[in-house]
Amino acid sequence: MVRKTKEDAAITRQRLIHAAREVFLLKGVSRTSLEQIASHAGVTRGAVYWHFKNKAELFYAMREQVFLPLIDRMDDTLLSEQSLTVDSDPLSRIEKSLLDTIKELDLDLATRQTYEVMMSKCEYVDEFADVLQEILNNCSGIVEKYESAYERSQKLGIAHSNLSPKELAMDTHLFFSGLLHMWVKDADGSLFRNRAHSLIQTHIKLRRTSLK
Amino acid sequence: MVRKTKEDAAITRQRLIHAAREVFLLKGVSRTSLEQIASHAGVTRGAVYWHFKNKAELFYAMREQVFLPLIDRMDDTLLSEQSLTVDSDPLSRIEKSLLDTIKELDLDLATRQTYEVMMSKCEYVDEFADVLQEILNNCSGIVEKYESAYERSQKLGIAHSNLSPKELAMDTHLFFSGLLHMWVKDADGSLFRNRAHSLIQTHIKLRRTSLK
DNA sequence: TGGTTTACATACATTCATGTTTGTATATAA
DNA sequence: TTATATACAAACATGAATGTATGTAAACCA
Repeated sequence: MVRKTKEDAAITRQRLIHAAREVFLLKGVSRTSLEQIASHAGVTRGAVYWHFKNKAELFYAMREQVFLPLIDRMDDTLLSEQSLTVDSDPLSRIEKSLLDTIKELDLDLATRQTYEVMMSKCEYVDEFADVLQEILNNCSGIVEKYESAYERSQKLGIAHSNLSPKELAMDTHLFFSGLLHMWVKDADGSLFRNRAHSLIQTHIKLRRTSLK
Repeated sequence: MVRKTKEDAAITRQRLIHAAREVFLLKGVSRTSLEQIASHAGVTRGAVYWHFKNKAELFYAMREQVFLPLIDRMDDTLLSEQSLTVDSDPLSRIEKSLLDTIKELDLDLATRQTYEVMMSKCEYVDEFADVLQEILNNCSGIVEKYESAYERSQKLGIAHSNLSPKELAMDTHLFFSGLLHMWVKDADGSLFRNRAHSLIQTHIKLRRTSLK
């Protein structure tokens, strides 16, 4: 039996992405051969080359599967018109967006593995260099959203008004970016993973005029 | 002419590290062959294998040449007994330590390139995985120093006292860690590199009771 | 001043990943 | 029902990197 139905093929494709993620995590992207990925998915390299042009395209497929939904969710939390919870002041919105991302990492293995691959098992050169630009672009988008949230917070008087919203926004993004990097590096979780919740709350508290 | 004097050999070794750094930056660590490094340094692979066991050892040599002095300098700024400048309150100490690191990146090409290699042109698996643990260890050390500085700041009344020094310290470290990551990724410098100074100042201002 | 190391260069053997090409059974469309 | 496109497997050809082994001229030491 060789030829599969369309759904079977879609499953094979998904299994390849799944396998790629796991082997990437273990061996690093560049040391992972397409043969390893194929056999880990229970197929041969023929299947890989059928579904993807090469390793880079497989990598991008893996990345997008996690990052596109994630960015959407962040946007939702930060921008949605109707208030999501009782306390939906702008600062709480930012806090919730950060906490949600951490929660997603805690709950979803694929997301966690993808982050880890992206942050310490990949070299951003040649065909992979584009990712750096995408990261920067995404950065700008997120910072803008934080910024407008901080502006509103200052107008509402719940955040200190003597610092520029733009820089507050960048400070938040840099904090969170650093947290994610450490989150995946933190082997036993004692340093950062277990404290992530509290660290986010502290970060936001620092900005509140009430300071609590 | 084959055999060189001891000093010549030391020069060759240094040239190899220099060459490795540049090719790593361009091609990524794993895609860089020892042949490329050797020829870029004007020697053959024989020289590489004479001075280093393999690529990993060369990588670690490159890393240590930049990171050991850098850690020392940070410690000096944060801990030195005598006050370095007129305003050497603990918060200014932290600020200076961060600013100095950024200045070093601005001034020294080797440091800059090494950081960039370490943060986006290297896969931390197998022989390179040890670096992750070293990073975590170094992390703990730095955070402890920030922490005691924040403690002193709170006792002096120059920093808000309602947040734990430990978490303030971690917030600072995560901020700076994120900044360094973005610093190297920021292609044209418009997003983060040019603002680094101001971002650091803002980060510290947030902590001051005077808030300015 | 001769023997021994040193600091490499050169040659060799092996392994392994990649991309492409070809083969093939079957789903699917006409 | 048959022709064609699909979803792979299998075979092939190529290239490149690694580690080691060997060669060697000059520095260094006794």
